Amino acid sequence: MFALEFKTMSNSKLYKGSLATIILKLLSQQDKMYGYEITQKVKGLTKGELNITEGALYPALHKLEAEGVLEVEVMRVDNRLRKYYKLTEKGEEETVNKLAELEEYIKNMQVLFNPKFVLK
Amino acid sequence: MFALEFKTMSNSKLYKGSLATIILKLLSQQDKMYGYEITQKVKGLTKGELNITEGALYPALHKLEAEGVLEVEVMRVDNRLRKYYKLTEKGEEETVNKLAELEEYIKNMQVLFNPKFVLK
DNA sequence: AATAATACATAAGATAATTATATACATAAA
DNA sequence: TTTATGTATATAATTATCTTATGTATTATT
Repeated sequence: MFALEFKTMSNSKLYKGSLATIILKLLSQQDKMYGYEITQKVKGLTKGELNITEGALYPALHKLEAEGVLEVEVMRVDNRLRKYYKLTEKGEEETVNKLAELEEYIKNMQVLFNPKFVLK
Repeated sequence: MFALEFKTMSNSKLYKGSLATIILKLLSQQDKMYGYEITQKVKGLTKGELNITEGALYPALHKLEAEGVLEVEVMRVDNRLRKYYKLTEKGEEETVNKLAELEEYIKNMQVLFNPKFVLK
């Protein structure tokens, strides 16, 4: 009767810089992945709370590739195109940096938000 | 002899959306603060690791004021201008939202980065 | 007298998201 | 069989938020 739309709310916003870090981390534990696979993986792990949009993902992948952080291997599966991305050597170093940065950020947020917390 | 420059590295970048959250949180535990005071507080707590730039801070404060989240009280101290900001009622609600958002974000990052971690 | 610290402000530029739109093939449902 | 959904990539337009640079003005320090 009434066509109600139940949009899955939530969809917490990405914080700046997070996306590249997420991509690198996933690729550091999975050898190679393609774009769509990454969106599904993130969606699955966060129970739908975090949805990577294509408008963010593909430009990010292209940029990381241009920087020499990722390398791409194009494949045709079921007559459909797939671009598998994997970390280069430089990408592995970059992953370490990005993870350290994120950790530092979270630590800083903790001291700011938890008065008892002390930076170490 | 040689004039070496020791720039304090670090200065971890702000993640998008963090600044408003930081401002609100600080004001929720301090009643009222002025801009410069906020920058010094953040710098102090994070031991210089996080530096809020004025170019980010003042526009953010003005925006929060325009949204009715903060209210301002101008004072003159030592013949110098000071603008004290404090949370409005709406601002207190907004603080709760922002903090929940941040917590959700961190939780999502944990499931993504720590395979053992489970969303709850 | 010059520099640093305090205190505000804004403009220009960079970056990285969102939203919207597009193509194309495969599969499931009406 | 046509339509909608899922798989898979891409880009343009817009918005948001940051950095960097610059500016004003007073007070404190060297």
